[in-house]
Amino acid sequence: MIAEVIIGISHESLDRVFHYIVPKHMENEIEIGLRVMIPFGKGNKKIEGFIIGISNTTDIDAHKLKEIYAIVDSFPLFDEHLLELAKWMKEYYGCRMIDCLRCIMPSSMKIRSEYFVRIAPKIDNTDIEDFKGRNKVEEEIILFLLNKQKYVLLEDVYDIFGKESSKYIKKLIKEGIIVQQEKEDIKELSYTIKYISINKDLDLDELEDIIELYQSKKNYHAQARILSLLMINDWIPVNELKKALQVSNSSIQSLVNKNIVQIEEIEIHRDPYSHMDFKSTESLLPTQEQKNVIQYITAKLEHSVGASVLIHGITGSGKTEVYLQLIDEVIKRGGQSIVLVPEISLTPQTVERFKGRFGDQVAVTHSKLSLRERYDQWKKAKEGKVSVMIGPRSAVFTPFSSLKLIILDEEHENTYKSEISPKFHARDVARKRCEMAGGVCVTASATPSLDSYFECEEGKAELLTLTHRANDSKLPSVEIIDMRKELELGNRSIFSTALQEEIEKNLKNKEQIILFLNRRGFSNFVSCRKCGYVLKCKNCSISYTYHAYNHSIQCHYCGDKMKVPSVCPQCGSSHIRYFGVGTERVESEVKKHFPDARVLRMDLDTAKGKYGYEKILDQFKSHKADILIGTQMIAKGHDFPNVTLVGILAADLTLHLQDFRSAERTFQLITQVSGRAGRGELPGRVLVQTYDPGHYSIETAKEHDYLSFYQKEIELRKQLNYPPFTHIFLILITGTNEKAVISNAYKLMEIMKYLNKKKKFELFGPVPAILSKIKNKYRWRIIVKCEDRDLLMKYGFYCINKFKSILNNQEIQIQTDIDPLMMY
DNA sequence: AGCACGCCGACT
DNA sequence: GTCGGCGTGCTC
Repeated sequence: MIAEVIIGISHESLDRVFHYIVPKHMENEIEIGLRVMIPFGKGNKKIEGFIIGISNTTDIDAHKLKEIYAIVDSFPLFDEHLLELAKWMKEYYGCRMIDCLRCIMPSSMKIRSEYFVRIAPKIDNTDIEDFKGRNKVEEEIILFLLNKQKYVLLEDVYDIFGKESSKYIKKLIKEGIIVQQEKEDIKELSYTIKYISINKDLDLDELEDIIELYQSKKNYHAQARILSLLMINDWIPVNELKKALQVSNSSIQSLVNKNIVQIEEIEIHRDPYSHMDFKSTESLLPTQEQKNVIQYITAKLEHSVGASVLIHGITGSGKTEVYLQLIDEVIKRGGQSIVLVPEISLTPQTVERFKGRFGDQVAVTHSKLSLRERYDQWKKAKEGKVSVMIGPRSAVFTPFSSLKLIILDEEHENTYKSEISPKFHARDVARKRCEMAGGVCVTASATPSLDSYFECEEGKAELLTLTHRANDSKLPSVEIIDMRKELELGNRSIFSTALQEEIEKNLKNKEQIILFLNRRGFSNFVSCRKCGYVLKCKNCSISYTYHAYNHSIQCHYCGDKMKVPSVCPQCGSSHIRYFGVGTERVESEVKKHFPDARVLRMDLDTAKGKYGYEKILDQFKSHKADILIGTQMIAKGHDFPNVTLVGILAADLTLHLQDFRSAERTFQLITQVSGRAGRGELPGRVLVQTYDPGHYSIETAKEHDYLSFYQKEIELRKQLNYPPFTHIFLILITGTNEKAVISNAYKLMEIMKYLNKKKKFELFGPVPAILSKIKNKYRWRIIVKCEDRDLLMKYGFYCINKFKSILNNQEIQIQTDIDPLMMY
């Protein structure tokens, strides 16, 4: 019997099937999705692999074949259906199979082999002289380990001497100066807790006698205390008992040996939300519009055809209620549903609504859960113990066996596209998965992405609309404020006169306010007044952002931090000033202008920690603050009924990025942020401050007119031949040597031009990426456009492979992104 | 990725 | 003449 195995190493040249002999004793156990340990390469190194097929024959020479060492887990990590999805992703995104497999299995599944090294015991300080005259790095490593005199984690050595030191370490191991030990750290998968309890055969009197006896004996006090505690509690986790009573293992063990207590291991599935109470909620009476949508999609569920539906529902139109009732229909039919949400809106409030309606039927994953917790949720889904999974994009791979519905909320969000390989878009994968499983894929947004809306026009998906707010509250009135005029009138503050007045009014009426600015920090660049020098991060091509709270400047890309220099590094003058505005600055301005207002700020800096932003949102929701200042984060589907005023401080920030989607993003942002106003009974007002009041994205957002925006924007995309009328293949060439990056980018372009004689493809570049340097790596990009996605991919990868075969340059790395959302 | 094989420079 | 540098090619 032969197993088809994918090797657990992500490398181009290993991106294919390897065949292994299944030993006789494994033949009954082997199946698709199992993880195995296999010998690989000349040294038969033990590595992990994944079974993706089983057969009886193979074309490979018999003498090359090796046997599988062992099966790692007691159950498969994926089934045939998800395997099919992974295969599709490999083709569709042009990435490696192993990366796709890692997507479809639980994220905790990775064997980490830990290596430890130490100086050979025979060597001591008297030998130091012998190592003089060696390679400098070797000498330093020897000295380092000589000082330690114990096993050190190899990773720690790399942290100090760099990964390049590995060749020296290997050499030293060969010479016997260093010895190495390997510890295979296979993650324990079944999570068990050891519980201790009193032997049921003993009756109470007997037990009391024993305790009394032990209390009187000199060395038995610990055992007596254990038994007293167990008298009150039926069973206690062993580690809690040890902590509570400060007793050692030996006292417990001796009680076990005497058969007075027993220890049982119980496998548990932890529920991260178990400590919370969820009020059960009844379904609301849907509006006529909601009813229509629900009925329409329910009819689709009946036919199980892999339909795709886009719901365009204005902010506050009660999309969540639609989801809840659809899920209810699916549960009634014995099916399962996945709800995808942008990570940021996975707050307890969201979870609450689902948990309240469906109780234990709901599982939730998100990045703040531990690997263990996420694994538990995965297992619950796998075993069919839940019917609904809520999570971010990775939840699209939830191993449900009778999946009927995937809902993608806020489908325009960029977080649905993965930034690492495979650079998949959860929308594409969700559609494909529904197509394969015969389920229905429902995407929804108040501001659908142009791509999705266009697909509806093309007939690839169906469009349903919700045009009324569920509680009949009105959409907020939006006013545009021309900041150029403010400047002419001598108002140099970050608040226009109108906004100041409105804030006053709201504070007086005890209604809440949201101020939105899409930039954190205090000011976004620091520069010298005298010579104009702008302080830039030395690793990235980004100007430093000034943070007032610790008087430092920070790079928002690599996180580099430093104190503000007192003199200009270029001309030595002391006229260093801060320009541009960030949320921190807004906060301090608000405090200056409205000293009595209670202010909260929510951005990456304040929303740190496990429940960082939830805390802030909770405080604001319970009206412990009057004004919430925030970035992107506050734009997502939160519901604050008492907010009646939203101020967008600089609507242009997203408008002038060098990206063809910047108008789309601006429209979405204004609409979404505006949607936070007037969700309760009181009407909402929105003030949009901008230096470009005539721009169509701002004007149409003012009128809440998605359709006009869409028509205008789609016309532009058509003229310029941008998506959705074409596909983009983006190539990013990176490396630490700037010259090598540039020259290789040009060489690649040469090849691409040469192979494009028929002019089927539009080629752009090479040019420096928008972020031309990140973490000391220079970045240049090439863009290829073509209407035919398949052809485009074939061409793109063919050119890259050709380039690599002619010029295999180790100094540069090539990354690709098909249908990118960001232009890099 | 990681390892062995193989071909050229500075040393005993 | 040899030790060891890293270029090249292969891994079921």
